[in-house]
Amino acid sequence: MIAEEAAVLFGVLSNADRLSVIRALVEVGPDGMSAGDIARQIGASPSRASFHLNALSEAGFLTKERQSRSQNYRIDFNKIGQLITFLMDDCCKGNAELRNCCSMRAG
Amino acid sequence: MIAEEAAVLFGVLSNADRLSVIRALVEVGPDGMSAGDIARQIGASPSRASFHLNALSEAGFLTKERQSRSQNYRIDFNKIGQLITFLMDDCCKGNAELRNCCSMRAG
DNA sequence: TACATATTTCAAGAATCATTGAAATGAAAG
DNA sequence: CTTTCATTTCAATGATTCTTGAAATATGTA
Repeated sequence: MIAEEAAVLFGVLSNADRLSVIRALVEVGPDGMSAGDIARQIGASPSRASFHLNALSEAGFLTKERQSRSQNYRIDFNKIGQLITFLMDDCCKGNAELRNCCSMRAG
Repeated sequence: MIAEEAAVLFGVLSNADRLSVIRALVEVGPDGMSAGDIARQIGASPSRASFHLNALSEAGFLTKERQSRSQNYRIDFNKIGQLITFLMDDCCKGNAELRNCCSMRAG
């Protein structure tokens, strides 16, 4: 991943509402959650939630699928993994101190 | 780390100039680099570089120390480590797919 | 078709962030 | 103490992002 792309992804994560969305979708697991339920859970209006859900799924952190009247959003761990890899390998060249912080603890 | 704090740190990383600074300081190693050399290396004016260096060191990604007429900046891996931990553990609850992406490869 | 539910889109305004170049500050040398 | 070098600060401007509420779209039901 190039730095410019990583910068955009970090920008998407630089918002507490959006981190709350990610957290909520991680907790609910693979079934995912509707836009409305997400909005209620993070305490945001429908349009505000939609704005942030759009940013997250455009960036590839979420997938969405229509289910009847609702949109069902699910977490996709891939982009987060790519970002962590960027930080560790590209940005910090595999620095040992950094590898220790996230390796196999409680595995 | 709480989500609001992580959001601020992601905001600091959401800029290509600042990622270039981090990269340059990782490459130069523990000796660090002066503000002027950093500015030249990333292709930014002194005031622009100073603006970004300030954001990075305020956030804790860098340390600085005056050396004669120059300011010497060094990378501090700690905050990046905390951020990765936030992503892995707090945000994503230690998801296995995510742990694999950054554990012990090429260690 | 009419109506209700779920979500997105849009425009306006507020807030935040980045860039520029000039001026100010700090530190060393003549 | 003046000059030079290195960096930061500042004000102005431009650009981007966020929020709000209303309107529009999409889907399902009577």
